[in-house]
Amino acid sequence: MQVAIEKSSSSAAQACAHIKDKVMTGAYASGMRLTEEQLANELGTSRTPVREAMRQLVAEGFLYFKPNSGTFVKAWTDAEVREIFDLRLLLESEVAAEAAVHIEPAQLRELAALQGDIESRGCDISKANLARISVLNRRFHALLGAASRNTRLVTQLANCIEVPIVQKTFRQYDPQQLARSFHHHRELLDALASKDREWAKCVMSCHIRSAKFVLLGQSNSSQGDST
Amino acid sequence: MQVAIEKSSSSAAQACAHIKDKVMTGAYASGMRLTEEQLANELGTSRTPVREAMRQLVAEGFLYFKPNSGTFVKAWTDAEVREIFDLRLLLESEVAAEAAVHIEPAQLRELAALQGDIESRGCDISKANLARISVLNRRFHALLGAASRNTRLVTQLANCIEVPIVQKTFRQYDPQQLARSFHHHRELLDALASKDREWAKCVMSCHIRSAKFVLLGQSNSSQGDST
DNA sequence: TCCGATTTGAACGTATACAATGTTAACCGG
DNA sequence: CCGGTTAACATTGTATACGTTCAAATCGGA
Repeated sequence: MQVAIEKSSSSAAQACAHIKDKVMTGAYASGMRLTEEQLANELGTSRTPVREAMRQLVAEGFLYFKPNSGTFVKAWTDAEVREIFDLRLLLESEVAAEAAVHIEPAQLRELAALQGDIESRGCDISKANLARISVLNRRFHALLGAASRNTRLVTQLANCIEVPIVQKTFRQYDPQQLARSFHHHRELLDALASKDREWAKCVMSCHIRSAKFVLLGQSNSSQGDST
Repeated sequence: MQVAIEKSSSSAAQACAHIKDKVMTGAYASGMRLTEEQLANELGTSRTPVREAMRQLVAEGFLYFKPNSGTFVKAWTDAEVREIFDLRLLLESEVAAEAAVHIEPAQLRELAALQGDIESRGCDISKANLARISVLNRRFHALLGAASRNTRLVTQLANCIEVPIVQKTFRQYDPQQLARSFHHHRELLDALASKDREWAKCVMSCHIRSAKFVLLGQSNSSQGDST
């Protein structure tokens, strides 16, 4: 969960970032076994900091750990992905709602500017542009979190969306879905501007359900609906 | 977060349990500095497993860690406690709602039996009875989580309620508030039996808001209301 | 040929030693 | 007497060595 940590740039922190990156980009395949010694060699350190990094990433949900056996890259079942999206739905809708109540004009302007950037290349779904948008999009949601003024809520939410699966969403967008994403963000800006809690919540709910649909297709309704 | 861990009874796991217990019971005061060597002596092990346990507990939110400086028992501000309750409200209401949809007759009977146990000594607010109820109450909510059939949701919820603060709630109950708690549980059972998603959600919402009121008093409405 | 016990090795779990860093307190200069 | 600098100490950060456990491969017997 990485709450209340202030890691600077120790070997352990570097190892942590390294592994996380490799998992995110898919260099370490899902389910792959990671040995401490192998990573230690790769990073030019001893096993100790690597071990610490691995335990950290286990706690964050990136890796799976089996005592006396090994650490593996977490493999996600469809059911788990659905659960993650359900959770994200619950949390991020609330973030949007809180943001609507607490957002300040400056933050709203910043969000609008950011959205301008995001849309600057239109519905270009080239790999490069999607990667660019992915970064900006994360920033958009991060700003929204800041505006909500609920640290803990945002932290918990981060546990869901920092997971590899979610990052892959954009790669699967077609122009129409990308346009819908833009539309959602724009509508959210209006909802925030009018400080309409419920509107913001609904827009965000749609936004995430839509993303879930793209990733999981029709098998969308895992369980009951929420919110 | 402790997702996907299967620690058996290694030194590190023992250290983890030891520290957690000491923090829960208040033996390690809030804000107190914990040194690795001191704990290692206390447990009769080396620093290595202690260090691992500490990092684990930092991830779970029990401890606060400052690089190259030390690890401290996490101190909670009122604002943070409010945030935790807001989050618990969001998550546990959803758990109740999901449980209403998915619960099976056997689980419902088990819950009812458990509630019978909880109430067996009536509204006796002696320390011993409150401690007993506290344990059974946790079991009640755990069963509810199992019935919800959403592992991830339950895991995230555990991050909130496993925190020391929440465990102190019962100590502050008076007979009337205890009776209300019983009433909530009973009403929840009926809501679950009738598979009424919204009813279950509302009851749980009330249940937690009530607990929050006991712990924080009038300064209840931290931010907007949720759900 | 197949099953199971044994063996062997690779990886984790823990202990200990040393290096690096932050903190604290003493000392010096103003 | 006070503030700043420095040096010593305490504590964390990392490396390495050894013990332990699990898993897979091999060998023997049915």
